[in-house]
Formats: sequence, C-alpha cells, structure tokens
Amino acid sequence: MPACITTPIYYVNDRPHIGHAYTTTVCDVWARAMRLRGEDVFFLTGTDEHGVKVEKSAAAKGVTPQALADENAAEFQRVLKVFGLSNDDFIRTTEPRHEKQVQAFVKRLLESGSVYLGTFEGWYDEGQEEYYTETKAKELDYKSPISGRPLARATEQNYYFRLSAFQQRLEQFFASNPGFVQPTARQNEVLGRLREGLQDVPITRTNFTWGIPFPGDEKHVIYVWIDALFNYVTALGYGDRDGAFTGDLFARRGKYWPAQYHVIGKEILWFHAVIWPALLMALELPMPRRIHAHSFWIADGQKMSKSMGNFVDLPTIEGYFAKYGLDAWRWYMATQGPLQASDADFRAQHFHDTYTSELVNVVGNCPSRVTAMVGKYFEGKMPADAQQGGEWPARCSAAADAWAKAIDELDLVAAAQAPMGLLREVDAFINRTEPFKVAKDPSRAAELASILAQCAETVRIAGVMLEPFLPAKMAELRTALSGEADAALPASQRLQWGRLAPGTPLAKCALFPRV
RNA sequence: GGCCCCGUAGCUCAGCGGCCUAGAGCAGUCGACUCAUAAUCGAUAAGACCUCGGUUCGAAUCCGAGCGGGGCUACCA
Repeated sequence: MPACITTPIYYVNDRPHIGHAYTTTVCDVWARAMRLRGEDVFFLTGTDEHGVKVEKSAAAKGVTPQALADENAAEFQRVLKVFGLSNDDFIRTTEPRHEKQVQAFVKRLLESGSVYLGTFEGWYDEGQEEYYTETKAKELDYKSPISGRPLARATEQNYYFRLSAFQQRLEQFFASNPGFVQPTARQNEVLGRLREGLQDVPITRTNFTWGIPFPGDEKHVIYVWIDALFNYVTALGYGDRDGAFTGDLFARRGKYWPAQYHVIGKEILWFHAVIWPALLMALELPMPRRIHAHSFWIADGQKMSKSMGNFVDLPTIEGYFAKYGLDAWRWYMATQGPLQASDADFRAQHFHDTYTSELVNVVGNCPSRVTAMVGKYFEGKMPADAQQGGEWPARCSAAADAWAKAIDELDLVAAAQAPMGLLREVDAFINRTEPFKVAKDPSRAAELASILAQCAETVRIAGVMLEPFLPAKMAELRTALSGEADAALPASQRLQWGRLAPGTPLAKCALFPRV
C-alpha cells in the first residue's frame, strides 16, 4: 500500500534551526526505512510563505514578499540538501499549483455551506493592524503595546469555516480511531478541548494582501493556516478534481493520500488534529491515518530562546556535522529526540557520550573486530559456515520483525534497538567463543570459519536495519562487505540469512572515529 | 479557575488492569580477555519508588490531600 509521510511546511519568516531539522529527520528515517522495505513512499515537506508576518518583514527589508519568500525558501531547500534529506517533493504555498487548488477547495467549501460570510468584532491596534483577543487586550490594558494608543473596537467582515458543525462527527471519529493522535498525552489534550465545544473560525483576512485571494471576493485573502494545511493534498493533486485543472498530478500521486503520518510539533496540534480533519470532512476527503505530535528540544535544561543564547541554530548544527559527521547527528536526533510526550534535553556532553558508547563502541567497533579477524585468519574472504548460521538466523529474523514493527509505529528508538541488540550479541558471542584463540589451533579451522561467518553475516544484517538512521556510514559498511549491489534490493531479501557467499571479499572497516 | 501529564538509582528513563526481594541504558567500581576504534565481555555497588493519609493480607502501582515541574484552555465585563 502506498504510504505518505509529511512534515509541517516551514514558515519562511523563520530561519532553519533544530526544530525543523528534528521533524524532518524523523520523517526521513521513517521514509528511508519504508523504502528499504520496498514500500511505495511519498515524503513531503515544504514552505509556508503567506501571511502578514512575511508581508511586514519584506516591507521592513524593502523587498517584495515574494522576493523574501524566494530567498528563505531557497535557504530551506539548501539546508535539506546539506542534511541529505530524502523528501520526494518540496511544496511552496506560493506556487500556482498550490494556490489554484486551495481556491478550488475554498470554493467548494463555500458552495457546500461550510464557509459563510460573518462579522468579526474585536480589539484592533491600528498601528499594528492586528486584532487582540479579549484576554490579551485586557492584559494590555486596552492600549497598544507598541504605540500606547488605545485599542479600537472594530468590526470586520470575514469568511468563517463552520467548525462547530463538525463537533459530533469529530467526536465520533476520535472514538472510533483511538490512537489517531499520538502520543496519548497529546490526544487527551485534544479531547479535552473538544469537549469544551467548537466555535466557527474565520478563514480570511482583509487587513493585508499577502495571501491567496478568496475566490469571488478578492479583497479577502485566505488565512495562512488554512492555506498551509491544504499543502498535504495539493502536493498530491487533490484540488485537481474540481475539473478546472488537468488531473495529471492527481493521476500520479493521488494514491498517496491519506497520509500515514503527519509528523508535527506539539504547538500546532489543534490545527492538525481538529481543524484539518474538519476541513477534510467538509470536503468529503479521507482522513489522515495518524497525527504524531512530538515535543520540543530544550538545551542544557532550559527552554531554547534567542535571548538566552542557547538556541541550537544552523551554525551550531553544522558544528556538530563537522565534529561528528552527519550520520551521528541523525542518530542523536532519531534515538534521543523528543518523539514522545516529554521534551528532550540537548546537551553537548550527552551528544558526545551517545556518539561514543553507541556509534564508536558498538556500531563502529563490532564490524571492525569482525572484519579484522576475517582479514587476519581468512585473507579477507568470507569463510564458509558448515553450521548454516547456528542460532543466528533465528535471532536475526526476530530482530528484523521487531524492527519492522517499530517502524510501523514510528518508534525510532525501538527500531534502532533491534540492530543494536544484534551487534551487542555478536560482541558477547565473540568473547564467549574466543575465535582469536580458536585460530591458534589448526585442527579447529572449521569452527573458526563458522564463528566468523556467523558474525559477519549478522553484522551485514544489522547494517541493513541501521541504514535508515546512518545512510552514509552503512553504505561504507556495505562497500566493505562487497554488497554495493544490494542497495537496490528490498529488505525482505536483504534481511535473509546467507547473502554473504563464502569467498566474498570483506574489507576491514572503521566507521566511526573516536572523537 | 477548569482539564490533563509528570515526579522511580549520579544522569535519561521503563515498570503503574496490585505480590517488586524495584529494573534498563549511560556514568562508577571490580574482574576477565586481547580479535577490535584503551574497544569488548562478565560481575558489582547505588534508590525514603516526591510527602502525608487511606483502601488492602499485600501498593512504586488504587484512592484523597499536599508539595514540585510541565502542558492545554478559560475567566472573575
């Protein structure tokens, strides 16, 4: 079955930082694992480019909003390349393909009665051209925080999405799809808020122009969040269906919806878990399968903030690349990150300890000692195993099952654990069977061959499972094991016992240098 | 104000439809070994399971209150 995974689209008013890197890396590991399994995967990311903030930043810089968006979108795309991320498309909300489809969706919502023209009333800051909520206005003592002038009571005509009409259907949907929102703590938040009742939400703005024009009433632009959410289906051509467009994109990509996973940060949960499903219901499109809302990285025990100076920004990240390598960064993101309900602490010492104890001492050292012995005792050629693997084929197959199951659940920690466990078992096996002693007794040559063949084959299989996490380093390992051609084969074949034929050249390798 | 989550070894966390004489990884200590990137393997030490009270034959696990941390959301117009 075709599978689709998405990151949120990143707001171009921001600079790439650890948050973007994390979400995208999580998706990348999953996408690579699924492709390795031979699944037909579509991995989508992109940029969110409209809205008043972009308009203002552009004005401040004296450029057009489009020019600013172009510049920053290019930066995000550059960063994806630097990170070696394997997304299949990069959608920008200012692209015609997106804008046209969003208009088609909104038109359909209007025609079906899910969108109506209503009046919005609130406290308006004329200098800032912004509305404040009642609470916020009161906090500000009804004065502009910038100019100090009193806020005005203003009204505005806006188009509203009839979110309140979907209360029951959403409740039913959540009831019949337990686990739709993950982790559970996040789902509870959504359910709690849902219980309080839903109000209709304005989906257009008239106080600025940098957005997609509302079809048929062009002094309104579509609110940036509504615009942005639709990227998940416009990238697949779903708006084409309304007839005015060619269905070419849809013909190629329509199969990828519904998305298996929308991976997001917890701050944008409400839009994804409630508003987005309601929009899809209104349009009679299928629901995504799962929303996974991860938590945040903090740094050295503190919330990251620019003023604290503990923000893990791009230059900081690139410093880690330089010192430990890209794969080590991916490993830390994927295995130590805040994928579940609690925040994760980013600490240089912890990064270093993880690198050493897991990558250097296990993933690097285990293949190193195995290939070294094959080099020393068998002239670098895979020995023949008269025992057909002994207990190892069963162990490997159990690990492969655990790995696949973990990938299905987006449990990256468990998915990494499976091959790591195998390597640790190989280490223990070597200490127990002492091939380096067996090698001293010529009459035990067959035994030695079996031990090392079993180790080498297990290392190869563990390496396959580690590829989604450590693509570059595992490619190195593959090369050392003369398995370059394997890269194209699906995991079902590559995880089978016995692909390393006797006589295959195995080169000594040292994958992760001690730092 | 309402709702929700968390508080377990030095660190990060698992266990939480009661029996745990409380576990894992990392860090520590001791030992083994030498094929390997001073790596690996084994053993070992370490905890009022936040506090108090309750239920129970029995509670880290259930209930109540409190303290501490976090989240969502509202409001005293």
